[in-house]
This record gives sequence, structure tokens and C-alpha cells, in this order.
Amino acid sequence: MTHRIAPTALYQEVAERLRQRIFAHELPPGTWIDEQKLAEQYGISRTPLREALKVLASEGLVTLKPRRGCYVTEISADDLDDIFPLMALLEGRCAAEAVRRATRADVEALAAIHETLEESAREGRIEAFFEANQLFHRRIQELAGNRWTLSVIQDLRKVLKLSRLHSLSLEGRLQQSLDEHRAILAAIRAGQPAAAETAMHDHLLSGREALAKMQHDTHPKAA
Amino acid sequence: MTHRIAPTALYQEVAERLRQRIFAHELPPGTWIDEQKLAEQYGISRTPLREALKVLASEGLVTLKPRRGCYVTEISADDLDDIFPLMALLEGRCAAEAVRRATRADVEALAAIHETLEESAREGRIEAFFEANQLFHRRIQELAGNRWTLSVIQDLRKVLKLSRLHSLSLEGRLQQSLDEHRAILAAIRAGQPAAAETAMHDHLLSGREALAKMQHDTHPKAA
DNA sequence: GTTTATAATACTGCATCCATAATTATGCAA
DNA sequence: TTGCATAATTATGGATGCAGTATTATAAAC
Repeated sequence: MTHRIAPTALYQEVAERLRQRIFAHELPPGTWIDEQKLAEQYGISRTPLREALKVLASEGLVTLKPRRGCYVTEISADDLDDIFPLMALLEGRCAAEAVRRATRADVEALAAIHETLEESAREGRIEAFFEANQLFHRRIQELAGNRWTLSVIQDLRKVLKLSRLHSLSLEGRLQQSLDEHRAILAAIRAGQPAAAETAMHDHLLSGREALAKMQHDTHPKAA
Repeated sequence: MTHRIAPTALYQEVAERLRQRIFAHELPPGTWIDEQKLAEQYGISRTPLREALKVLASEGLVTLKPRRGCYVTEISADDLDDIFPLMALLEGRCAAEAVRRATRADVEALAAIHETLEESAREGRIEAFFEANQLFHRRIQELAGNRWTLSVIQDLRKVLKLSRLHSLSLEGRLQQSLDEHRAILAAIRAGQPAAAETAMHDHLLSGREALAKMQHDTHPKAA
């Protein structure tokens, strides 16, 4: 059997590898993408690399300046002010819809994810915490059952990951985030769509506030 | 001055031309994109064409099947069931926010757009009606002042344009659509965010209903 | 020493070419 | 005639090469 299960094209693999490097801030915002060097690094030609960059540009992770090269996108404070309320709206709606559609078993599965979140927090395993956090949010979006909403939220989340402060701020308010998650889960367990929606909504906005605080601390207006 | 104002790359122009052909249903959903033929048609090589296809794929207008070519995306009834409520949520929120932020002059400018909509309807100028309709919605989104929300909505609108039924249904319920627009404008004029939100929300869902009806008429379950 | 003009360098964008995999056509056997 | 195996064709994906433009370096003038 020479059939490949997943016949992914080279440009897709390259796009994924670049995504990881961007998320890991190995390629921080503003960085110029040297096509020749990267192609050489990966042992490929510039053609698939350029195609990968087109994909990343559509995702908003890089910005293509015609005839002037490709740069990792820099998102501004204004962008964050736009994105967080949007995420709050969308994820909030997902939470409400999830309550309406989730079965008893679904809720228990979600509770299990939340439990690993609690564990990770107790044991101080940041990486595991991030992962469980992502999974918790994603699972709720899946329960809501709207694939397009899910897709939009995931795309926005990618853009947020551009900001290093984003993960740092989450790290700094681990306990608060945990409390907010508890409130969301409680509302879902109680079968209260409206409560779940506001809890999720506030959770996201609270994330924005923490980030604003960090920005203020990092770049204080009055030194 | 040899400076070009808009140094757009070839692949961008090609992407735009393909977009128009897809929206015009000259390339209907499901159509196979023959790279060689198209490249020849446009008098270019396959390289920029393939880069354009990557962009369109990220927008959801075409679907790339590795090693099996590129096809114009076919959206299902399920997709529409997902997209319309999402649009209703987003555009509804925009309407509410627009009310809060719009100046007196902004509202009058919006009213002017609505007036061309009325005129176009009276004179039966379908094309002009479509354009004014788009402009009306877009203007509200711009007034809301969230560029990321605007971007998401515009992207979703592109996908909707894949469906031929979408424009047909709008054509069929021109008067109703006009009434709904009047309600939206009235709420904005009155400075009532909540009313504007529900009016816009219902307007979108009403669009979905009309479309469902058309689908039913076109593909009746019991012939 | 600073500024401007010019030359050299380097990179982007596109075209062409080639290898591999998928599809279609052909022939053979049942 | 139908089904399967094999060969021919065709299209996709990637590599390489080249022209044009932006950037940088260098030199000259003020």
C-alpha cells in the first residue's frame, strides 16, 4: 500500500511549520521573511515557500508588501481592542448555544477537560494549562455546532497568538482565569444559556483588560 | 514620476479577476479550474495563477484537492444554516454599535444611501439595487468602527455570493427587503441601539428564509 | 561633515522546465 | 459484453533561471 493517508502538499507543511515558528515568537512581529534563506533552510525551492506565504497572508499572520517582501504581522493595541470584543461576542454566543445543545455526556466530557485545567494549574504546568484552556474553549464551540463560527473564532485566535503579551498575561492571571472558567462551567451545568453567555463574554473581556494592564506596565506612558 | 500608486502583483489581479468570474457564476460551484487553460487565456504562466488560487482557497471560494486539482467551492444548505445566523449576530451587533457612534451627519449619509436603494427599487434597476444594498450594510459596519468585525463579515459575504440563489432570492423579495431596511434606518434615526440590532438581525434571518424557500421550490422533496 | 547622485547588489516576481502521480484509454481474459 | 490489468496521456507540484525593481553602498559636491 503506497497510498498516503494524508497527501498534504509541501506548501501546506511549510505553512504549518512557519505558523509554529511565528506562534513561538521565534519569528517575532515585524520580522522580515527571507525567502532564499528559509527555502535553503528547509531544503526546498522558493516556489512552495511563496505559496505558503500567500496562505499565511490570508490568515493575517504575515503581511505581503508587493515588491518589498514579506513581514510577520504586527498587531496594534487598536487591533486588540477590536478583536477581543468580537471574540467575546462570538464565544459568548457559542456558550449559550452549547448549553442548549449539549447532552449530559457532553457536559461531563467538558467537566473532565476543566479538571485537567485545574490540575495543570495546581501543578504549575503552564504548557498543559494553555493546552487544556484551548481545548475547553474549542469544545464549547464544537458543542455549539456552528462550523463557520468555529472557523472564524479559530482564525481570530491565531491572530491573537501573534502577541507575546497574550500568553504572558494569561500566565499572570492563572487563578482568575480558572475562577472564570468555573463560572462558565457552572452555568453550563445548570443549563442556563444566558448565564453561560455572559460568563464567557466577561471572561474574554477580562483577558483584554489583563493584556492592557501588561501593555501599560511594559510601555508606561509616564516613566 | 514612474511611481505606481498601486503596485499590485500579478497574482493579485488574477485573483480578483477569478473572484469576479466566480461571483458572476461564469465559473459555477463545482467547476474544475484548468490551470493550463486559464494561464493561457490570461497570457501568463501557471506560477502566479497558482498563487492566486492559494489566496482564493483561503477565502473559501475554491477548494484545493492535493494532486487532484482545484474546484470552485460548493456550499451546502448546512453551510447557509451556519453562516446566516452568524451574519445576523455580527451585523446586528454592528447596527447597535453604529447607533451609539454615528453622528447626525453619518445618519444622514446613510439615509442618502437608503434613498438610492428606494430609487433603484422603484425604477427596477436590479444591479443598482444590489450595489446600494451592499453599500448600506457596509456603511453601518464602518460606523460600528470595528475593522476586524467588518473584515469577517465581508469575508462571509464573499462566500455567500457563491450561491446563485442568494442574489435571486433577494431579487424576489425586493419589496420586503426594502421594508426591513426602512425599519433598520428608522431605529438608527431614533437612536435605539437594541431596536436597530434586532431589526438588522431579523433582516438577515429573513434572507435565509427566503433562500430556503427558493431551494425548496427548486429542489422539491416531493415532485 | 552632511547631502545628493550614481553605481552595485540583492531580492522579488514571473516564466520555463521536469518529475511524479492521477486519469483515461487500450487490450486481454472471462 | 463486462471486468480487470496495463500502457499512454495529462495535470499537478516543485525546481531552476532570469528580468526588473528596491535597497544599500560608494563617491562627489556643497
